[in-house]
Amino acid sequence: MSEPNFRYDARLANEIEPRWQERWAAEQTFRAPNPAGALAEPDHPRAGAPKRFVMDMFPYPSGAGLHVGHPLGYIATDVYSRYLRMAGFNVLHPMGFDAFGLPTEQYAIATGRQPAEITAENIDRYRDQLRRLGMGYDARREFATTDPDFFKWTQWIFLQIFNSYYDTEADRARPIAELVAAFESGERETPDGRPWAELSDVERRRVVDGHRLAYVTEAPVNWCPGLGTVLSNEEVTSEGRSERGNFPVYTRTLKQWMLRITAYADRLLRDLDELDWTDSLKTMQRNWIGKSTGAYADFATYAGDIRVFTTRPDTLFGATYMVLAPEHELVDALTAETWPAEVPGSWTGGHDTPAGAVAAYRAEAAAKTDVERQADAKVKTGVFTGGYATNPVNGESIPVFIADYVLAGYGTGAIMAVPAHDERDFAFAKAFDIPIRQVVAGEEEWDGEAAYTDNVKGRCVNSEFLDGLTVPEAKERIAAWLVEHRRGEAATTFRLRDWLFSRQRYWGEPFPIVYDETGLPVALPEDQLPVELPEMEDFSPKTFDPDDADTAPEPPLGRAKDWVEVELDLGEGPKTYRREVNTMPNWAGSSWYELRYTDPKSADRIVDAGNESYWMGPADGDDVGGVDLYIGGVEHAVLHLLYARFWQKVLFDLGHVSSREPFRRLFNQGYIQAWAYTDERGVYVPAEEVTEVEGVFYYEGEKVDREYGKIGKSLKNVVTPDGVCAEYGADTFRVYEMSMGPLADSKPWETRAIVGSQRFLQRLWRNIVDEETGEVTVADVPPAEATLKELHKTIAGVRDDYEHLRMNTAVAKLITLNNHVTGLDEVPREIAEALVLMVAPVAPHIAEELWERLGRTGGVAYVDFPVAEDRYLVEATATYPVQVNGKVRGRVEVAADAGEEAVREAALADEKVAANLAGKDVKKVIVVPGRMVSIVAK
RNA sequence: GCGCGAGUGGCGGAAUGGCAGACGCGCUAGCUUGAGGUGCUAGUGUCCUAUUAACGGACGUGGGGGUUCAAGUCCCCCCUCGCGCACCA
Repeated sequence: MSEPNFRYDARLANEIEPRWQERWAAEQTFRAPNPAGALAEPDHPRAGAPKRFVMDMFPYPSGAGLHVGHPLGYIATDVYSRYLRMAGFNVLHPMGFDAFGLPTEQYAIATGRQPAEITAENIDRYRDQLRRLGMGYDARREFATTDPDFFKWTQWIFLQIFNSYYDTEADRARPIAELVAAFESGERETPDGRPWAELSDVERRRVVDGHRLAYVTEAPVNWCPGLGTVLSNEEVTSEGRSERGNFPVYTRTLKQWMLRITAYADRLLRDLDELDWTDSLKTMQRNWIGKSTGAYADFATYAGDIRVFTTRPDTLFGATYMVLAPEHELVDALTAETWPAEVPGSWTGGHDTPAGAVAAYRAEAAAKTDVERQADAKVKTGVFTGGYATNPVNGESIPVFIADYVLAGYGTGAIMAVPAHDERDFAFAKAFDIPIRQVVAGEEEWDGEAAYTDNVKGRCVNSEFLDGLTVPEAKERIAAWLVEHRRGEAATTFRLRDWLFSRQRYWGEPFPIVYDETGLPVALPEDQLPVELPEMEDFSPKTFDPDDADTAPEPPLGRAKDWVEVELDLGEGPKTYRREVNTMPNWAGSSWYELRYTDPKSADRIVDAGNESYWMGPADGDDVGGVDLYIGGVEHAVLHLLYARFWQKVLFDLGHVSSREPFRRLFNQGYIQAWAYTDERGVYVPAEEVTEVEGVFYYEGEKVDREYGKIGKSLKNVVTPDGVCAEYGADTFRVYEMSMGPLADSKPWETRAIVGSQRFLQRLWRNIVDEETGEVTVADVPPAEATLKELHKTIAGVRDDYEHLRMNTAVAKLITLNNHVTGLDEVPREIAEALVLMVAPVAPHIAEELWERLGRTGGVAYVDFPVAEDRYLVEATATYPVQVNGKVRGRVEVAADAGEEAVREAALADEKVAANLAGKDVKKVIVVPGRMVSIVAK
């Protein structure tokens, strides 16, 4: 026997859904009107309405397409956006593609095709998949970071950064022309004190270039021979390997573009407080920025001053030795010719001369991988250089060591060691028999078993003029002393480094920079943007043996001779210039794309000011502004979000945007993971074909083991949204993903559970449409009081849930109401319509279809979301559970407006309660109005 | 090691300090059906009592303690898992 013709099943869903998707596209249903420009539309139903800007972290369109884990956040923002639109807001809900990048380039190399071609294909695939899921995007605002119209502005922003410097007085970026003017007028002194006019052209340019927020420098960088490119610190794992590809990474000094993000370190830290982000995310950013306050202090040696950074300048009198990083520049000069008399054996490493010991230790340290270093972290190693330094506060001569527990890249690469009050120094001093001198005392006597690191309760001792001061007082006092004696100053350091901005790749944004005969960079004028990539047959970067550190990057663009050499008139008449052959890193486009959504068609400005401030501007004086809701994965907690915040602040300083922050509110969705199965060899088998019999899993008759992990090809557990849509429909998929649990949680995909969501929609359909005839069966009758109460309770709850992104409980409430309706003899139209509207954000296709079948025209997208009426939310009577000594022993029903006394009487009079109280003394009766009664009896 | 988050039925999960387990999956029984599936109805934390059934009772939110008339929720200690950072001076 066949199914009823009009039953809501996969066949019907797949007939309905594309039809509505076509209509939404044709009518541009989800276009959001701008206040100004090409996308302005004063007659739009939401023109001038309060706005909400809701967006996802846009995807990188890979060749593999989407799996069911990807759209979780997309569906959530779509549901939220659709709800807000029905609730009266003008909602900007866009989507785009982050399309430059390594995987496409590598795939292109492997297949001998052009990256642009592959990118276009992948984007088409992604767009189709998203459309099939019923996403309500404003398609007019879609772009890819690879579009010349888009990267023109990425390059433009680079020029803004290049043409700016950081004014530390004003604490903001300013145009570089203002710096030049300051030099010209003499308001600002040149580095060597000569008048500006006496500097040569090249000298002036070097001075100015040294202040730019984008600058070229010889810097130690992370060189990855296996990838053929350099990487930013953020792209290197703590094991010292590349995040992508897991190749070894080496430190090499190379000429590279850097962006001066460190100038913004304090503001990036400070403004975190104003953001509606999770604490864990803020903590990750704070850790990354890594602010420490303390002081620099200079220790004199015969090789020159050694400057150290310390967060505990109050312990300066307790310094009993110093340590330099093995790579520190003064090590060679400081290393003595011979060991001093009576040097302990442990200090020499068994070598005859300090030079021998230092060389051996350096070789040993260099040979260690970072993993080994970490493993050895507890055992302190090092050797004595034979040199001594003078403690500035007391003139004491202390030995100088090199040890790998001091890192070259942090602070000054040198420390004063205070073993009494620093755990690491303590361990080192114990290992090398170095004196330990207490200079801070707590209330109890120090046992000397471990470093005393309390920096709040302690007071200084054995510290001459600091004695008796608290730690904070001493820090202040010593900083003043150091300044007075020209031996240092208070200082703040950051772990954050400048952003390494160049990559030796093909598939990225070219720099809008050329070099003239001096070898110095020259910015291209804006009217020459965009600088497009040359077409190249062979664009593969030169990669090397991953383990060969003695190699250097060779950017593929360097081979495009015709492109590199270019004749231009940049104001000095036609001249030949060489183009910059590096490209920008992946992160460039995603560092500002949210701005472009607000005004994607703007041709002569990055965005129109009115459009930008309407969608992203601060709500009031203190507000940092930004996107109202941004959803994406935690994996971007540091990189992308820090870079985007940095660019936003530069553009803010230069007056191009009105908000200080790009993302006012940010939410990390969890991951959808899935079961994977391995056979007895440990090889993954296709998860789809595994069957379960009484808790045991089989593949082709053989027992297999189950494990839990990320969805992906390697675990052979990919489920695609296309497949789920074909089998159940997009609405069912959306409902299922939203009802799996809280958005922030990670959860397992369970294909067999989808049917529950299907049944819900099917029952909804059946409540309105006859499955056999397709007739609408709702009745034009007033709903019963009980049904109205159920309805309005649901409305209130669902609204609240949608607003707080609790789609899972919203769906549960809708199911409950629907199940209530299922039990009615006839379904009142009023109830049916409200139900359809409330379901619309999460299951938009079926809602549109039912809405139309109910005789309504114009679609549901802009229909007012139902509003709960208070009169249905109050009950005439209230049922109070009655507890006796903490256990519910009965319940009483009283009038809702009954006074506490009446409730109390009723509770005590209840048969079961009375039975329980028999033989007991009632000590206390607590009536919680509207909640319950609690009786204490003995 | 430090920091953050989380532990609730067979499973995913729900619960402004106020009736733990909403909703869904699965499972059980029945109806529908040629069979299977779909669909529909009812039941489903554990244990005890009881047995014709009901009613009733005890226990129960990782473990232990505490605050409270009342704790999954608040406080302290411990265990486990996940994530982040990891010699940052």
